[in-house]
Amino acid sequence: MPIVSVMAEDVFKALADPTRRRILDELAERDGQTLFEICTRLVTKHGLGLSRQAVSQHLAVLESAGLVLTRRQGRYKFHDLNTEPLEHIVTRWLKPDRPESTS
Amino acid sequence: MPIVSVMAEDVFKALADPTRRRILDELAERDGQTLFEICTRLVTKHGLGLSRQAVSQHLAVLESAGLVLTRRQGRYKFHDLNTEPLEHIVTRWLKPDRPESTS
DNA sequence: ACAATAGGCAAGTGGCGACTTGCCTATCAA
DNA sequence: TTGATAGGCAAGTCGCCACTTGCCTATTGT
Repeated sequence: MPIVSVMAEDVFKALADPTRRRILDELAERDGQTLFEICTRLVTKHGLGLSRQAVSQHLAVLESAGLVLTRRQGRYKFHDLNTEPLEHIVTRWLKPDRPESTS
Repeated sequence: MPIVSVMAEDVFKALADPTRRRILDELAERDGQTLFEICTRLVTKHGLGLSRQAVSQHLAVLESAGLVLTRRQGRYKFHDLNTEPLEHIVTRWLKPDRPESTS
């Protein structure tokens, strides 16, 4: 398990929003994008009309859920997808043993 | 795929609520429970204070998401867990091929 | 230094979702 | 038939969440 134990609550809430899932799709397709890159790609490719701050807040939610890792470099902040939290949340109901109810 | 194609949107939204995840835990532990059984178990075992209608509405959300299947028998309505929708939603980011963005 | 770029912070707004309340229908036992 | 049990329907309340708006800091190029 990771050092900062991310609650399953945060992961599920992060995945609840369709825009955040789009962002994960974008990062799955191309890792290491900046905020502005993600922003323009969401608008052009997916036709979503949202501001830069909206995407920034979505990224903050994804980061606190452990689904996105960030690395600063100068004035740029690159975002990487981290699928590790995804592998634990669903197996909770798929395998019949240990109903330990994490959240 | 199921006949009534359940949107991934519904599955994610259904999983966003902690009470609904508790209900899935309950059904994973014992299938075929009625509304009142689930209600009393949530109150006694998990200490949740919620009304019968609240649980009923949660079950409706889970059912429309395809995560819970129901069968009527007289005045009873039994609820069964269906993990089938869970197996598709996460693999969307786990495997790198086909970023077809279902929702 | 100055402007442009990349990003952050914080208050405010609107809408949706969780929950309650009240009443209604249906099935079963006496 | 009467009462009890199991569940459904609909309106209303309240809080949270997504999004905007405005302003601020930091880094880079000229």
